[in-house]
Amino acid sequence: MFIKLSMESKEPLYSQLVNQIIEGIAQKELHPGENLPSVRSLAQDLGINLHTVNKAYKQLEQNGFILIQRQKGAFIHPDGIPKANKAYQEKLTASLRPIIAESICRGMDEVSFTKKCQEIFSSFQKKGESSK
Amino acid sequence: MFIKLSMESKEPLYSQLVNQIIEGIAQKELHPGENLPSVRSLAQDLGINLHTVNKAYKQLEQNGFILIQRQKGAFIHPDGIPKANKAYQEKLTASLRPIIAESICRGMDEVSFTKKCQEIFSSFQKKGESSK
DNA sequence: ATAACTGTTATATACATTGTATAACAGATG
DNA sequence: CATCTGTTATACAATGTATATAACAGTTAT
Repeated sequence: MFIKLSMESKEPLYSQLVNQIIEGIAQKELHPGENLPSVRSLAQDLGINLHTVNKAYKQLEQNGFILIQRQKGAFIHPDGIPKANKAYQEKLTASLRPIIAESICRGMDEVSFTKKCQEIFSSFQKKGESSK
Repeated sequence: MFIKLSMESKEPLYSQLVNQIIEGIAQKELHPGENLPSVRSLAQDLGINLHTVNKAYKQLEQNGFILIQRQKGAFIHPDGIPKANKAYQEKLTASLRPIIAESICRGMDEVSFTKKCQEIFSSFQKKGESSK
């Protein structure tokens, strides 16, 4: 598995897990329908409690990233991740606002900020994903 | 004062305070050298505890946004906010990565993401701040 | 001087979040 | 039948958030 947790980070373990799985999907290392490790095995691999993994899975399920079936385990959502809707757009704006505010305070302009975003976007396209 | 706190939000009160003051600086409603309310008066205005305000002020001071003088109170940093340095760039990348990852999962591309950022940037330029 | 105002420090308390530890349950699969 | 799923239920400890009081130490205004 490609997941690495930091015990020193201020970010909660379950949240690190959520983000790394989302990043895995964005990287296309995880594909729709693909099976995820069971809560117990992933917990053991990472050396953490199964409830912590379960909490992360629950949150991923709630947001449509994965599908959990009672006795089969968890899968990346076979139908793909729900597309950006209005509610998500608002959540996105709310999370970007304070970040952009601080950037402005520190003298960054739209250009350099946009450039940084593009760098990060690029880092998620490892494979040859040429636009058609 | 322009600060409005939400008691229902999951974001901690001190964090809401920090972000709104940063946004106030970005909006240029708060200018370098300008005096902020005392911890006690702001706490009373907002109906919260003075320690909560103090915690926000401390965090703002730590990040160079304000200056606290022992018996005079708090001011927006007279020398301006410290410009984006390498450490900040890394912090910025770390905070943008999970946001952008989710955007990609939800089918947003660089163009629409950039557009959203520009919208937010624009919302911080209320006054006639034409670039020279 | 005195009173009123600063931030600061110190306790104490209450509550929620995070994370762990165990245990048991219920359904599916081998 | 044993084993593997997720699920649920407790209990516990540590930490973070927020409040409530109180006192201290300097500054400023009266």
